[in-house]
Amino acid sequence: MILNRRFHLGAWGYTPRPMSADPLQRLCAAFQQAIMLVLGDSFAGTDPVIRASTKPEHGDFQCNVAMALGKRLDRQPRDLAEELIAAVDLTDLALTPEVAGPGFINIRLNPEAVATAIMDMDTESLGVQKDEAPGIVVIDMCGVNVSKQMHVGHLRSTIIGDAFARILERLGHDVRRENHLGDWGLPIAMVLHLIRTRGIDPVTLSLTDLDAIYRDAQALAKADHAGLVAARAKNVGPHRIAELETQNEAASEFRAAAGETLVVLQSGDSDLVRDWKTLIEITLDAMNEAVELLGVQLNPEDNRGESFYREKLPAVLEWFESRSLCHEDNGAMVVKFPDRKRPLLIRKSDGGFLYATTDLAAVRVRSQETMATQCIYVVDARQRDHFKDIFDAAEIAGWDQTPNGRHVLYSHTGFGSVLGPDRKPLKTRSGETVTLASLLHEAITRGQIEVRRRAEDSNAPTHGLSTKELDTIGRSVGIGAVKYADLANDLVRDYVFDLDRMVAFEGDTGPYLQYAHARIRSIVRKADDNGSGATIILDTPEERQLALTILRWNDTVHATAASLEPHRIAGFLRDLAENFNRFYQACPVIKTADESTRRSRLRLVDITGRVLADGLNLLGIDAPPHM
RNA sequence: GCGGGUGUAGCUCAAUUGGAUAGAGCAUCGGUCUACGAAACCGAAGGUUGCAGGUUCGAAUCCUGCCACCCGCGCCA
Repeated sequence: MILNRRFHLGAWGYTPRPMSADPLQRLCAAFQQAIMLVLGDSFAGTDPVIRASTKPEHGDFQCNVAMALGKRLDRQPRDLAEELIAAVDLTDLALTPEVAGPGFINIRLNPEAVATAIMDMDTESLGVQKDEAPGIVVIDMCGVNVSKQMHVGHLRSTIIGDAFARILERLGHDVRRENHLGDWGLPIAMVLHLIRTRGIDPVTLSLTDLDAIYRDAQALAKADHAGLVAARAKNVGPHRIAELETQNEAASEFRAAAGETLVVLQSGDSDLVRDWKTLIEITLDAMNEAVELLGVQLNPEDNRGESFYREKLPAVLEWFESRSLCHEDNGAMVVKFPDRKRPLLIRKSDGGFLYATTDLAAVRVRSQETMATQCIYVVDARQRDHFKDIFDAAEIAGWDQTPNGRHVLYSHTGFGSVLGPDRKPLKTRSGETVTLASLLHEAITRGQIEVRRRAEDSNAPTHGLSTKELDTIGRSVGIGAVKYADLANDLVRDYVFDLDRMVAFEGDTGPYLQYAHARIRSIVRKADDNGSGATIILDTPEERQLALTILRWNDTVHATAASLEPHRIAGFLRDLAENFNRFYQACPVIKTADESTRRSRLRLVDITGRVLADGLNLLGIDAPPHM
């Protein structure tokens, strides 16, 4: 199951489609044509390796294909580059390219071509093309467990999943968000059992109470086998051993009783089912609060818990068993893989099912009934091995294809852990739980304080707004800061949870982007003109650089969707805001006397603002018009 | 022990997936507003990309071997 981390530009040249405005695509097509002219048709489909230049003095784009081809054909790369330049048709698009270094082809676009490309993408879609073969995408996100408090780990799964959903929807896919709720199994039964024995009415409980009961239940069920063995070996004395034996006995009794509760629940006992549903409601109420604060699009119908798959488990086993895809091993049923020792258990020796069985049932429903062509699991990185096993087992079972024959792409975007200041995973135990809701409230409060403070300045554009308006902005700023801090770096990495840095408002932050956007809206508002229909003229380096950055938007969205790395969009937006700020510093807009320059800049500014807002929206971050 | 991940400036992170002189932000120092919004901009300083080899025109990126930290590894979810 190889994740397609690369966005293949090469495919574009051969699909007949309307000529794209995107200079990158036009360059790719032109150089592919040139490669065929110089080297023959057998080189059709060669990726011309066109990249945006890292340094402006090298031009706008570079083509790096000559070095690779030179090596393959045992030819001088520079000679090959010269031949490609002679063959390539860049009429109306670029100046004659130049060869540099070992065989780089440096390309500088015509100023008119850049301006035209910008004007062409001035549409509702902002130049972002839909995927050619859209499909149904299931995103497994959030992953709340019933009776457990949401903590910062859920923040990641929720906002990363939400970003994927927004991005893939933008490209035309039918996205189904799924909150794979942990609402079944022994842990839940233990909580129910403990509530019963303590004589508590679940309706009276808050999630905080429930979370405490959950931890109590976990502790009660935990038998210290290792401790007992060690104690016996060391001969620590009869009292200690007896104590441990009692503890172990109590633990197994507790588990047994919880197991019975599970059986009763499973049989549909109305009282128990009512209590179970109450626990789910309490959990979901708290979750909805956090989801609402985050502005994440996750609706009640997106909750599909493990209990949903529960009666589908025997059929999963049956599928594997009847096709001899699993074997019995020490009484358990396991799926084996040719390339590794570790098997996947899908049935316990006592006949019970496991976590993996539920995941396989979900895979089956998603691929065979929902007909998803892509399933994304936004679950933390510790479950890498688990999902590798699940995906490989799915392939063995034949669930890597939908019933109508489309390939199903499974990917696990295992994100890193959120660590505490001690660099240890920030976990919910040890009493000092940082709940997600408290973190979000804190972020919002800080955002609101900051916005109010700045509004006191009589020169501030927010001066005079009502407290209510200011607080709405403050909320967007606080939440935007938290989301950006998370989404702006590569998600495989662990990160240290630092609220001060997360809700910083200066430098490389969410509010930096929001601020650039607010400035843009302010310009357009003051001019009372968005430059609509104006001819764009790119005379200054700042205007040109800003325009070239804007043109990367389509490619950035597609590359992000293909790699499932939201930080690419974050990085693009930072570049865009930076280039806008430089432009803003150097190029007056409203104050410009020349009417055509003024309107050209207004249009450029307006497009910049819309791309910025579009990108922020794909990351789930608000773009307030004032702040 | 086996498998996986990470290692880049004092700190937090990038690097368009093998491209040109490794870039940002914090923090430090120094400049820009009687304001198209200073939540900004410009500049200075800061690097043996964990270590050692190898592959080639070219390596933070690929290969080999070490080191450090983290995670996972049959009947929990």
